[in-house]
Amino acid sequence: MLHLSIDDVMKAFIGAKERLLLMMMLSQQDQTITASSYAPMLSTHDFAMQHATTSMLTSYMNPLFQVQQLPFDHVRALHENKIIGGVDLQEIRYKGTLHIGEKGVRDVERSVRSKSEGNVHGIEASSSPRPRKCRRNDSVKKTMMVPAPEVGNTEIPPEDGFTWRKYGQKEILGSKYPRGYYRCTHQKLYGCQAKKQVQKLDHNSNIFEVTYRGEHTCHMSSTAPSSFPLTQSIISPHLSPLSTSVPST
DNA sequence: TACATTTGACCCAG
DNA sequence: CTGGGTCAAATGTA
Repeated sequence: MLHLSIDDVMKAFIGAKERLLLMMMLSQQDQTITASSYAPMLSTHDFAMQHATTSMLTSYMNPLFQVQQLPFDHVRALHENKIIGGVDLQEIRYKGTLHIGEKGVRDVERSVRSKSEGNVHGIEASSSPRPRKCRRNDSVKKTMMVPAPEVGNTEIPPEDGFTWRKYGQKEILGSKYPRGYYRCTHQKLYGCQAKKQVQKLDHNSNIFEVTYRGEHTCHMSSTAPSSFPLTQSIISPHLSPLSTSVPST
């Protein structure tokens, strides 16, 4: 049995190797066209490649890990058409422009609140408003698709090598799942301004849309996390995390 | 006690 | 005016 299993494993890896080679060739063709291929972290395009490759490799271990298998033809389709999980990634990229004109629940809450503001139980409320903060965000923004962990808690996004502290969660109009807001745990200590937003895709709850903002300035600290993000070190070990990024849209 | 998460309120850019 | 980003008190956890 062991002998047969080893044979199966060998066949699986040989097959995977051949497919990887083919995909690398396809990828090289594409790189001449797509500048985003050089982004250090997973762009939507790279994600399709990465996810497809991972799925293909891990699919041979289905009995162990129950990983969803993607047929090779579909993998090609993913690569050429940027479709994943039946969802057009290019459409996802611009989904923020949808759902205009819907009225949120907050309006009602606000109108109720504004009527009672300044007078709480007959006593005048404090007249010292919060200091106004400039919220204009010129920091670079980078969005990527991250598959949810195949095992364990799929409600939380996979580890990226940094420690994050959640500071908010919000229902987003037209989105099925709430968006979580995280900032670097070391913000207080080292003034690290890195932030990220995590939200499940409407059409595929197994994929998180993760948006990174700002850069980690806590690398140099002796107590700050020293390891690079796992995904980063696998995908492009020569580049530092978030060292390059696309301008915010 | 210290740190993380939750969640309603606050604030602001578009 | 509105939706989304952030704040901060309350609460949870180790």
